[in-house]
Amino acid sequence: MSTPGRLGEVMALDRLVHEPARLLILAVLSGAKEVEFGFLEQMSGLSKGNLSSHMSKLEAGGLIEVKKSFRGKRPLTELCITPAGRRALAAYRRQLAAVMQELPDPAAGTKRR
Amino acid sequence: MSTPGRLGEVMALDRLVHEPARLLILAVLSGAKEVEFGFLEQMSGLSKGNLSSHMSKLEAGGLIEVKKSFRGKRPLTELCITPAGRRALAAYRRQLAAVMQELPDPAAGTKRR
DNA sequence: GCAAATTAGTTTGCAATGCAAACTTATTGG
DNA sequence: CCAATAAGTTTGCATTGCAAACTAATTTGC
Repeated sequence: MSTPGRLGEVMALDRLVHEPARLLILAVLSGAKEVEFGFLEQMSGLSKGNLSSHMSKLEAGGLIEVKKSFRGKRPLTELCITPAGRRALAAYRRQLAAVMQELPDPAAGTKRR
Repeated sequence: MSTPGRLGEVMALDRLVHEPARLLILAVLSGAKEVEFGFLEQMSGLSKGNLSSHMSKLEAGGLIEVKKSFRGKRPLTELCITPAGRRALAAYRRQLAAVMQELPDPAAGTKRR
């Protein structure tokens, strides 16, 4: 038999979304029309390097769109979530929610003992 | 500046728990006193190899306890979650719940409340 | 006016990870 | 006795995430 009930959903989680750094990026993007690279860098605490590479993966997966332009004479990178990105995030959220219902109540055992 | 509000919690997720296969294992263990290796294998759909290595990591991290014995003449491996394991799982659940509150409502756009 | 520092990122190098396949070691069936 | 099964463990490898190094343009200091 395969995995049981909703718990089994955990194995189907989208690894592209599941990575904490990328989940954070997607979450921030989902709440704004467009976000600047530098803003995300501050927001996330990620180094430019890590942010850049996670950004590239999300872009490669079609979950975000990256626009490069200039502000004055300096380069400016802006990110925005795509419809596919929103769907992926929503699906991820649903799966996690399903899993969490099966997880033990966080309050249980807290005041035991 | 650090990450904002509850969203930033995502970066503090316990990677040992965050891995889907291990989360599944912990979730199953949390609902039973003791679980046999073979049962988990069926339950999770993981190969014996993967299960074995995830098991070892959880054990190394002190989140589960592994007892080896014999049933009749065959080896029998049983797993059970430790108090630390329960705490880790509860903490993980809390952090995720906090993050999910900030995530966009999956129903948004589908139907207004 | 040109060397140094800053801005805005990308690329590289590496250690750690997850997964599948191969490998034990013991037991049972023909 | 030989093959097959059971119950796991170990190995090999391709992928990852992260930090550090690098690039390239711009602005500042002297």
